[in-house]
Amino acid sequence: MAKSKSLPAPLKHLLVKGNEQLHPGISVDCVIFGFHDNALKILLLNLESVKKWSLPGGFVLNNEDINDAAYRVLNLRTGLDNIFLQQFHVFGNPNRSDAKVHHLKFQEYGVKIPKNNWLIQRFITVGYYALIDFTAATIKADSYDSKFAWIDIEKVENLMMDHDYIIEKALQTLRTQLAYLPIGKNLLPKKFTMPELQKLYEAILNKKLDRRNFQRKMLGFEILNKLNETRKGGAHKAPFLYTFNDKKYQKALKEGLYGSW
Amino acid sequence: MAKSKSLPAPLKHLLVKGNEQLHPGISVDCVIFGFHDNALKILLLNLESVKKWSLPGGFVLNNEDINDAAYRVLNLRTGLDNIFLQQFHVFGNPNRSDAKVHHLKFQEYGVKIPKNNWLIQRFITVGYYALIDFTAATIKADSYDSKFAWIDIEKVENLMMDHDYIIEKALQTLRTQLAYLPIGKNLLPKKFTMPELQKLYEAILNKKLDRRNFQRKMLGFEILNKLNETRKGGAHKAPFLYTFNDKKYQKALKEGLYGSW
DNA sequence: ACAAAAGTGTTGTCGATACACCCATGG
DNA sequence: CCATGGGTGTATCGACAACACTTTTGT
Repeated sequence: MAKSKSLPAPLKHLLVKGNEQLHPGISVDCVIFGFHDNALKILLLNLESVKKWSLPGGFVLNNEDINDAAYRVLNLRTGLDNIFLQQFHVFGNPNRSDAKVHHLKFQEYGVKIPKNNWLIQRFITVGYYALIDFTAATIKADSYDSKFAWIDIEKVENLMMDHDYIIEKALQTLRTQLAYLPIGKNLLPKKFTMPELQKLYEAILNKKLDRRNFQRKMLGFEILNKLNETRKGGAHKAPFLYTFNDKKYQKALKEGLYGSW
Repeated sequence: MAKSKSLPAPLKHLLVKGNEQLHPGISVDCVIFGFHDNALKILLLNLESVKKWSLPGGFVLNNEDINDAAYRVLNLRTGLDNIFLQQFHVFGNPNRSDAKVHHLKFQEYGVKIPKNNWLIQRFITVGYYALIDFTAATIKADSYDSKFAWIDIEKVENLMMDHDYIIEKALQTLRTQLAYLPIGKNLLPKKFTMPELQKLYEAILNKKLDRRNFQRKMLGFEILNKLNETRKGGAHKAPFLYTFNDKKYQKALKEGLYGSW
């Protein structure tokens, strides 16, 4: 096989220094949700060498909190800060890792990964999910993957390794949390209308909701500020704009939207 | 320092073979809840060398699913099978590990752990919680710890490393899940009375509940079989006995007790 | 007979649902 | 001026909390 290109530094580094600088056998994967065209989407990267889509993920630095590692991945990919990011499950099936992914990648450069190399061991991964503003993010791919895309939640399929399953679990968690956590702050622009917020909920739940009851319920949570502006543009009454009340939103994130028992 | 005792085989094995046979840098810790004397208790082990209580935990075998590892720990300690066991959080603070724990333990045998040994690296741990029948369990300690105890949830404090925090998180999760998952099957004997079940809920929530409303709500879930027997013994009307309806209980575990949105 | 605690019933409140009606906007 | 969709109001239902009354058991 001909060496078409020379191995990029980050890849080489991963291979020879990963062992020293990264926590062994553990990774993080981020399910990054965005909202656009009234549809819930997920940020995916394309590994050309494997011809499959995958979740943005990464490794944990030796002296780094695992939550910070996930945050670093999120920030690296989207450029965004101050984002709701939550751990939701650990994926620890011994067969979930697929060394072929790495072998194929390095083969592109004519490099063979040494047997027993750190990278091709079994990895246990921790799943995180984030909700971000589609429009605010500037997505970056890197040396491992070259393309990215926002893929409609309905159309996600045939991902790398167990990433389909990871997304399924993330969605489940998101839907459950929707019932008791405030959602929307990072998914929507600063100002938004009630119908826009409702569309978001409908996309997440994959279900139509009653317009009037939705509004009442939402207002009942008391996490919104109603503005004295409206969004004109449609052939209909202009809806009011809202922002989230940051203080109350944060409080609700901590304490939940109801008191329960 | 005098060598008082010789190093037990399992400890030696851990030191010299752990590297090969266990997944690096990751562990599991189990918060095992039991119910006795109307109080919720947690199974703790005592590390004499450190003079602190700690959660039962363990490592992940090379070819073992991480959930199975947790299950193995649970089974090893309690002898129980078929127990509800759930992952609830990953603890990945880089400073959570405390090599001193291991150093002190091996010092008992006059053994010094080699620098860079597998065991004294940083560990990320996955927290699991389980609910078991206090009376059915036969607790075993092992070569690392010598004593165990069921400690009342109110009195748990000053544990090893971040184990206080792990328990706090476990309790939080348990309380939340109580609202939408059936609980009790493993914590109570096969047959139980409604007041007994209520006491369990009260212990978990740390809160008095109304006897009559509790019964109605519980029966409404339709996961109980009412038996034609009563439990005599008190100077009062004998309460009926119930068992859980296994089929419906399992179904509720999967689907939750309500439909939500 | 009496205390203690279980079983059963009733009522009021509140939130969720399902609608009816009115209002602004653009074409 | 009318279609479209947003804003507001209201009736009904069911879940839940609070509390009254009856029943059974041991002493």
